[in-house]
Amino acid sequence: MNAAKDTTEDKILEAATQVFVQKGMEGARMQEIADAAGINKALLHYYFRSKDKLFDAIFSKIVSFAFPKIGQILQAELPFVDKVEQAIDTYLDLLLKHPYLPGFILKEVNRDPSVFFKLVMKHGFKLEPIFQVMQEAMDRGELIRMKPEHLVVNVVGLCVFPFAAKPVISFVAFNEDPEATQAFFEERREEVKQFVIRAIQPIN
Amino acid sequence: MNAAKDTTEDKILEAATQVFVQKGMEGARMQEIADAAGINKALLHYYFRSKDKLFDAIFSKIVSFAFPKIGQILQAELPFVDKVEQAIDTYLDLLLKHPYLPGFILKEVNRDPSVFFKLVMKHGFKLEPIFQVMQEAMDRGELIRMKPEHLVVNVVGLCVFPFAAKPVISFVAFNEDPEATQAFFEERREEVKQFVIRAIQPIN
DNA sequence: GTCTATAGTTCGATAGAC
DNA sequence: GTCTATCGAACTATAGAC
Repeated sequence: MNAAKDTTEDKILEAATQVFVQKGMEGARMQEIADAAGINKALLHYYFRSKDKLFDAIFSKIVSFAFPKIGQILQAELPFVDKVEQAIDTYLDLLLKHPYLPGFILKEVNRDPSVFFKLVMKHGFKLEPIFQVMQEAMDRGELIRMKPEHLVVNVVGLCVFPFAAKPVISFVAFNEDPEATQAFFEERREEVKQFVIRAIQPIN
Repeated sequence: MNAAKDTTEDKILEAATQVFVQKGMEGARMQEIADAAGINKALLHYYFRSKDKLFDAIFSKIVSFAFPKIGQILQAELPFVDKVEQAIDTYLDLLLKHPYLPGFILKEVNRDPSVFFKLVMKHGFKLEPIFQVMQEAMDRGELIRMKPEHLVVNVVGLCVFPFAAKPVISFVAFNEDPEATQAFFEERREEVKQFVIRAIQPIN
């Protein structure tokens, strides 16, 4: 996620990202970030005035990274089912590479929604184009009739939830075996696609 | 959730539950809990030796409340589809009454999984009986063939995820209109049931 | 059991030398 | 720009009177 140049500012951003994502805003310590960056606390405050400002910089970077424009996939000239498969693939790729993102983002959004809201407005994320693609697919009979909001929440939930609940799943279902857990998460790529497709395909 | 007797200990437990669930272990302040209980900080330490111990008491209560034995529903003599509907109904009832639980539990489980693990072992939650019911339904042809782990994760995710992501959904999809958001969450009872049933019913 | 007062720590932030 | 040293606020925990 980080193009790691060697300037001090970049080292700080990289270290802060790692610590904030793992511990959250409240759990992270400026000292730990300084250690991870190989510098001292005073220098953190020299580059970013406060812990809040440093966190905002990292959170902004992560949100714009994790909310990419799936819209583009959905605009392509493909059967709707194929678009859904591509969207799920794209998201699960990203999540398998960055499994901590769901837990981190959900935690911070519940702690202080306003920070997230400002970012959404700044970047102009909109659901309407996605809803419209779904509506057209329904009109063409490629998709069962349902509220687009529910379909989006269902698909995102099926992709994202297991990562947010990873410790629970690993312990309860796989006795904390890391390999079995990892295999399960990789299986979900096919599992989620097939589950969603069965749920949304009209019966001929 | 609390049988509110009037003893000081009960007032503490009630106040601590409210503050911990809303702010989390790291965000909660002993002073705030004391204020909410109408007492002072010293008395918190008199009843519970430390913030950690107080938190453990609350977390234990909440986990055993939120992980009820759905096993019983699944053991009943009903078609598998009906069992699934009942299980979803039961869980969404609980979540609609206690919408903060998913965010709280996910946050704390990611912060310190070991506390949760001890509780699971103490209460002896097991998935095997649920898996077995699913396996039998597959053998009878009432359920499409799939790994039981995925079905459980899918159903739980569809129920739980929207609550953990409520601020995001409310803002992005409903412009923070509380009534529209509430209506959406109530619709999910039927939505989730139909979505799951379509996804798991064998094609005749 | 309940209170006031305060000790003891942790941590974000800043002063000031180099 | 980078460091050491330290301040000051916030917070958990305890001492001791009633």
